[in-house]
Amino acid sequence: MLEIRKIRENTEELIERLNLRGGDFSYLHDVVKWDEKRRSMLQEIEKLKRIRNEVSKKIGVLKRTGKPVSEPMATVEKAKSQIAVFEEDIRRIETRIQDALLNTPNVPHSNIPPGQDEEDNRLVRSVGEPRTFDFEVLPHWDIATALDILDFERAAKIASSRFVVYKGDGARLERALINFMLDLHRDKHGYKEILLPYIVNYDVMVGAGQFPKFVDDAFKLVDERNLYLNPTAEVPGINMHREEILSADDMPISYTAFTTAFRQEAGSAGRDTRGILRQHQFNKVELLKFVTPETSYEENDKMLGHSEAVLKALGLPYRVVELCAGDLGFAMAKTYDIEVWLPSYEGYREIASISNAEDYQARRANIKFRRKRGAKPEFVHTLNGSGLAVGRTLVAILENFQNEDGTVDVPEALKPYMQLEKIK
RNA sequence: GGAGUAGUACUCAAGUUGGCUGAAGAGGUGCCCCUGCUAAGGGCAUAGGUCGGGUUAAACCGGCGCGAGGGUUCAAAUCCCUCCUACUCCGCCA
Repeated sequence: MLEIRKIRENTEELIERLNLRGGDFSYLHDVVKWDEKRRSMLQEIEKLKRIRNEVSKKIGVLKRTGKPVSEPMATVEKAKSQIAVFEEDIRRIETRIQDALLNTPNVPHSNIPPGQDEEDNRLVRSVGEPRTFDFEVLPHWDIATALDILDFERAAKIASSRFVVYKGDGARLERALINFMLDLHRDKHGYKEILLPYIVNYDVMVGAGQFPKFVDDAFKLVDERNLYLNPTAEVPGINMHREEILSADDMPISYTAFTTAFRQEAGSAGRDTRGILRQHQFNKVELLKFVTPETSYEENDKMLGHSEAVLKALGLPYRVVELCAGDLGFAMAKTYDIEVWLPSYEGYREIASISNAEDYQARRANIKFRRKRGAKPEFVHTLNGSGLAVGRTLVAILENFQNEDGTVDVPEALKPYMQLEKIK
């Protein structure tokens, strides 16, 4: 959430930068006007409440001494009825301001590339050479079906389309990847491993920036408690510390979490219908950090390195792009995507996303920190990154390490976890 | 699912015939004294958070605030309602 005070002070500049996302954010002018109105009404209300409090106190004293109280009681009565009128008005205007702010995305960082969609993303670097094949490469769903390690038909029977059953070495490869990634981030990169609930409540979705705007993307439970299936570990993860004031001594706080993510993929009908690139349910190892504002971009770059380390260890060719303003997620000020080379696709596909939300999520979830004892609390910056999307990593392994005879080599780093040289 | 108890500040905890308690007390924490050092002892300090006003910045003023949200009342931590959480017992269960 954006800070109303900042909007008030830099209205034009903020609108200009937000407009880079595509869209018209000039309604923030109205929000500023509503806020002015709100503050002047608030002052009236507070004046009246002060009268009410003071006179009420006096009534107590008068009563104890047996003096008449009908006159001061009339004063309070009058103040109260005025308060009620003002409060009705202020509630209405506060709702309007709140709605506008909750539906306004984060301001893109000043040096990110302009542009509308992924075409305008900026290439940061490419790492690793795509392998050349002297046979015809197969897409991962053909490889996996032939090896009988992924089963789409039975998954559809059990649930619906966009689900998959992993079998045999396929299931083992998924599990190996999860363990490998968690171990790497814990042992080499200093993250604390956490295992989170798969179900989250409405407020948590608001805190992470999913709601209210993207309710349709989530799976809602039929339950009077207003619960949803976790769409990504970022949501429960960032909310680990909601309504908390952290100590600067404990920061940065770094978590790595394996979760299963659930998404409606409502706007993606017809896209990536074959294979497991886009599923309603998928596994992901996530990286999360709570950092002080002045270190957040440095920490964000480190996190990018931690994600890249997974691909490097597995020997998968990839590239890093910096998202342009138009391609940026709702809550994020800056995002790097890591795209892995997929031979069947003859191109790079997203496998990880590493973002800095600055204080946007911290405001929504009310996560603060104190620099030292007695210091005024400030909002933290929150970072999140994939480390990596597990299903898509499995896809990349199947496709990049496929052999002409239909077998798939197990990457060196996974051999201890798979205890297997080759999937055949 | 049934029955019950509780939720006050960093922690523990007083406060329920509504007003003089924004909140006793203890611990903790910080600073100082004492002691050769440590321990023990003594002194002082320490009510946060948030919203609004105010200030160059503070100071300062006010609203809210005793799990959350409503209500009763001139006035609520104290009375009423709903919800959340924790704990205990029973039932069920991986």
